[in-house]
Amino acid sequence: MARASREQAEKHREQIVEAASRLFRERGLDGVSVPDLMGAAGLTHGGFYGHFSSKDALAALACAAGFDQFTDRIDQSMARHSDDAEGARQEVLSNYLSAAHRDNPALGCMTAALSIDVARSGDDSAVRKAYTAGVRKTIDELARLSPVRDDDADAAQSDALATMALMVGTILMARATKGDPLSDAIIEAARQRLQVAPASAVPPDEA
Amino acid sequence: MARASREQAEKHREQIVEAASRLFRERGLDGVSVPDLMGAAGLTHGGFYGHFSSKDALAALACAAGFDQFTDRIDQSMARHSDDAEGARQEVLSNYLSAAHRDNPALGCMTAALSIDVARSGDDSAVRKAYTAGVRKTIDELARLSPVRDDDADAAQSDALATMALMVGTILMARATKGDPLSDAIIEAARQRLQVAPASAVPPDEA
DNA sequence: TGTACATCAGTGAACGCGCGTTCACTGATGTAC
DNA sequence: TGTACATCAGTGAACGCGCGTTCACTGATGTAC
Repeated sequence: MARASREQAEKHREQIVEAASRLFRERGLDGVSVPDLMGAAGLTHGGFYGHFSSKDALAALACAAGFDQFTDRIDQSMARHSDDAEGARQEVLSNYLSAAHRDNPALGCMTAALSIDVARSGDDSAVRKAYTAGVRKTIDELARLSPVRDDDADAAQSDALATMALMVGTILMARATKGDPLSDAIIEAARQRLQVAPASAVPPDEA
Repeated sequence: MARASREQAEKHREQIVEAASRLFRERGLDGVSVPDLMGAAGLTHGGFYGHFSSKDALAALACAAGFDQFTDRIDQSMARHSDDAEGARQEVLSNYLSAAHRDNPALGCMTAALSIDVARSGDDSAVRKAYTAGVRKTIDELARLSPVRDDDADAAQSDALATMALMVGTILMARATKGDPLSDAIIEAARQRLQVAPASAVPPDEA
């Protein structure tokens, strides 16, 4: 394959970003090489810099894509429960605080997947900017699900921040202790704390 | 320096574990090289395998040491407030949920520093075992600070698990968004949620 | 206590390896006529 | 529509680099007499 059509090249670019979004969540920013990323679209590594200016630039695109995927899913839950804020909240939290989400980082929460990698990256790296924007967007979505009264936006935001920190910490600790009884216990404790029905009493969406 | 005395060699070993505990928290398991670790004790890299069987073996020792440091600090707080469980709880949480802790990972919580690295490490890596043991130990300490009634050990354990997940998630998100107003907001929201006095109204210990 | 020698903590060069990035090249795609 | 040629998406070898680990060696420490 010496030259692909423009349409085909654009498709390749999308495939790379898509795969990067999954692979980075699964293995971290340093756990995926440029050959890995290109290979996921059936290409060889040399063409990478025709699509992206650097690995960090792709990481930022992949990070943004992952956050979009996640907030889209929240939107879908909200649409499905248009007159029932508590039902939407239950669905979102129940999907998040689950063994399925723990066991599938590739399609899961970007914040849980990359927070440490981003914390260790440079102060003005592209991926850091994308991450911060994504967290802000996610917080705004969660605030709309917040059970605190709608007339107090600050309280809803504060509630969403603390709730998200608990969600993220739960998944991270559950992943790191996977295989030990502690792992399930952490998820169950978080569900209790957030008043989500135990186990999978709510019909599960994917992850 | 061709050969050090046994006493000196033991001191070197301790220095390496000590430094590893700090460096791994600061930069992650893959962010510190064997030359870095030996250099921290004033040595060259070649002698590493005279002290440890592998980098993973050292990571496990360093991880355990970091957890011990952390639970010791909780013990000290409890001793200082021997008749005042709520005072001890306030001190521990206030130190944890702080800008100082966010900005000093090297001396901070091992769980927050290594959870993603451990989640990505092999199922039976030495560092994973040390991590899980450390989390269990930390949970037990936190359960003793729990405000839930003492006659219900399960409730105290569940409370400690959810509280720790919130603490860990808060520090991770605050670190990843450092430099953005969100970072301080996350810490403040977690303090509110856990009913810890805002800012540093409680006299701060180090980190 | 003094001497001879074995031990072994630490050195530094070397190993094979994979990384991110560059670049000369290929040949189908896209375009000008 | 057909031909000639410029463009450029993708290839694969090569770059310099740092990694974890190994190993022959050095020479002070520790020990046996």
